[in-house]
Amino acid sequence: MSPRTPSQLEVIRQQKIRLIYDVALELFATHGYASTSVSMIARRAGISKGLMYNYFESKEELLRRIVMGGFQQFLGLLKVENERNVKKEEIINFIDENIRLLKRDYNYYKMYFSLTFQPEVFNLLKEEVMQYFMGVMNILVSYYAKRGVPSPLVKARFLFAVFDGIAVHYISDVESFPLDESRDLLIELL
Amino acid sequence: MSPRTPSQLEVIRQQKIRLIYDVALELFATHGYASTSVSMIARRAGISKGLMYNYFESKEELLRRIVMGGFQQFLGLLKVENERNVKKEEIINFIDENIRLLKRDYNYYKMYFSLTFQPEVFNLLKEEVMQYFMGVMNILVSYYAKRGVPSPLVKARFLFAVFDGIAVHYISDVESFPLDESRDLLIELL
Amino acid sequence: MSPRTPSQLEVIRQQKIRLIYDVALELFATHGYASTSVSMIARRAGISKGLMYNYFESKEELLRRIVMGGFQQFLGLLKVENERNVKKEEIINFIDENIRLLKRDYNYYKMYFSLTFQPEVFNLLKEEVMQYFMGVMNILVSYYAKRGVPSPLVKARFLFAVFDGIAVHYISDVESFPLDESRDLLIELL
Amino acid sequence: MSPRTPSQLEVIRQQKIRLIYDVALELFATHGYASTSVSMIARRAGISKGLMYNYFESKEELLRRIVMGGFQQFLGLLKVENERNVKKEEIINFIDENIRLLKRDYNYYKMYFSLTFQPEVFNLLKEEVMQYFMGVMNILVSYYAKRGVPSPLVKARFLFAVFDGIAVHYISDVESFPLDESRDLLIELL
DNA sequence: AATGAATGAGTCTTCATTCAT
DNA sequence: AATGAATGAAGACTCATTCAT
Repeated sequence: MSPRTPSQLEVIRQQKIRLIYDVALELFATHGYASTSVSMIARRAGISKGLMYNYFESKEELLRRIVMGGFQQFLGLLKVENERNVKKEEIINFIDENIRLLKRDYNYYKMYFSLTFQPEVFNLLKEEVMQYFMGVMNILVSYYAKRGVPSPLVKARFLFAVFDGIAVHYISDVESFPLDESRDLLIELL
Repeated sequence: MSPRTPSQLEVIRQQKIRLIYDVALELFATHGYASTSVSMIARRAGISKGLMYNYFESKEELLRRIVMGGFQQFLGLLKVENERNVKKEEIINFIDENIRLLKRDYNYYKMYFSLTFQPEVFNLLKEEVMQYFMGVMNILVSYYAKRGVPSPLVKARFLFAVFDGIAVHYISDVESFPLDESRDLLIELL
Repeated sequence: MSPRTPSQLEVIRQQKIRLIYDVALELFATHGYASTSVSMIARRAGISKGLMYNYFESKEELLRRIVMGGFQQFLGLLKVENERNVKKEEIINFIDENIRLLKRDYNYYKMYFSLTFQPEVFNLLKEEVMQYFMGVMNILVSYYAKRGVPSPLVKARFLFAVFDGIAVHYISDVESFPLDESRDLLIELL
Repeated sequence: MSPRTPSQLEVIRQQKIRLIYDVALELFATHGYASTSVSMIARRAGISKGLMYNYFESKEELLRRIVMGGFQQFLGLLKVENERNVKKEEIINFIDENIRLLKRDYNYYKMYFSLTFQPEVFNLLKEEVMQYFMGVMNILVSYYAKRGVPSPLVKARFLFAVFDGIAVHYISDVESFPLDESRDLLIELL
């Protein structure tokens, strides 16, 4: 019998990668990175430990790929029409997109916040996080500066913190946290 | 040297317990619970691993005692004169006390938040967390209800989330997060 | 394309076997048998791991075949015209042939000596090694006995040891070991 | 009960270190470094795997300590009264001391030679080996130069190779290799 | 003839915990 | 009260080998 074609193999590989990726994301989110063993990931994915290493160089690389993969989405949200003149609708839209991702990629947020508090691991991601952080700050500061707010930087950091507070409370209690209402209250703060 | 009296021994015991407690808190905060080994704690405290087990049943119990110990302080902040008629000054005072603890017990907060994202560990504390959470909510809901706010529960949860957002951003960037200004903006939201 | 004829297939087979054989020899020599993985061999040979198992039953069999293959050459050097009357020229010729092989099949020697010090692996080859060893000894002992040397066996073993000493130092430092001069000094010892 | 005194502990530690050291040396010598697992060492030493790591940072450090420990002896043999005027007796004495060590520390030699052929591992020791090699060469070259030998360097390298050849054949066949007679033949070469 | 995804036993290493002293 | 040697289960990772295609 002839070997599988390259495209067949590629399909198999992508499926497996996706599978491992999803399982790992969920486990990292619920148990934390350090407390999630490669064995757990393999068991939950229904594969052998060895196979994970066919697709990911190490547990750490798996984490990095997951975090970076998710980050792309967030970086994508940062676009504004004119950096010098950020419109309120753009901010609102940015918030709403974030809320949408928060609902959809609930696990990703959970994992992301949990990493925030594990300095050793977090250092792996520092650069990207900084990039995103600066992107958000630029937009917000520009927005408040244009409107003559006395301390645009303070206001910007406050707003960012408020958003993350909402996110943290939401992912800690998805069932009953009033996310949409909180979003409205957040918009009022702009 | 004459043998020590029982009370002297008790003093020594308490000092050692405090020492272990402090060292462990700092390490849990900076490295995370899972990444802090008992050996590290013993080494940093200048004692043997065995001694730690004289005072604490296990690493997990050590964590539990640390978290619980810190919690007492927060529960102490919940007092209001009249539950039915919460005054604005009381809320402000409550916030300020929290800010004070946030500055002082920075490590505790850091550790606490990191646990928030590790359900297994967090479950150990669920009851106490719930108790505190309900206490805060009662006060805030009562406050807003009295003032005729349409959705006091929503407003209360929002406010709580905002506070935690500030806390999270502060402990992630103690150097430059504008904590006091954020406190003022928070007060304005009341 | 028309299907290949059986003999064409056989040529392909032989080429692949040779390829694997050569790559493996080099890797075994430079990294050691235990530290050379089948994956490395396959990658360097530009084939799949599976294919290697089409031609060689196992990594161990691959080693055995390599060692045995090389051995044939040495056994071929053992011929003398008359076992009872070994001439000096024949010994010199034998030494020179060995030197020639040492230069040419440098990797083989390197691998061979490294195996010498791993009894488990070496046991696989014991019989052949013994056969060669006895062949060399027979010739040398006969040579020295005929010349009335008091302890021909001792002299023979010494000479063999000297040759291997030269070989070992040569393969440990190909760049600067004075192989040809050492050969001359060795001849003087005869 | 009071804890063991520091000196009691030191005795325990030294015994265990010695035990692990000896077992590891023997196993490295007979199976090779790569093929000797930490489990094997622990099993043969009658201890747990974990304990090995109380005394040695890693398998590699264990190897390094063993090799370096043995090396001290060899470096100790290099002393000559006057580097400019090396006496024949000194060379003979040096050879005899080496022969003595070869007999006594048979395993060490075996391990040493096996490492010689595992480049990855050998690199760890390169510096020390070089130091020893240069020491030996200095003495031999000086010896031959003083005596007006045409190519003292060649003669020195040859002699060194001869000694190692004897060593290699001896450790490959302790039972019947004529070590003492070979020593005499070696002396004749001086 | 040829592929490489997949496995699982085995590797080195760490660490919470126990226990004799 | 105090020590640290000792354990063993578990962790991340590797690799010879198999097998469906």
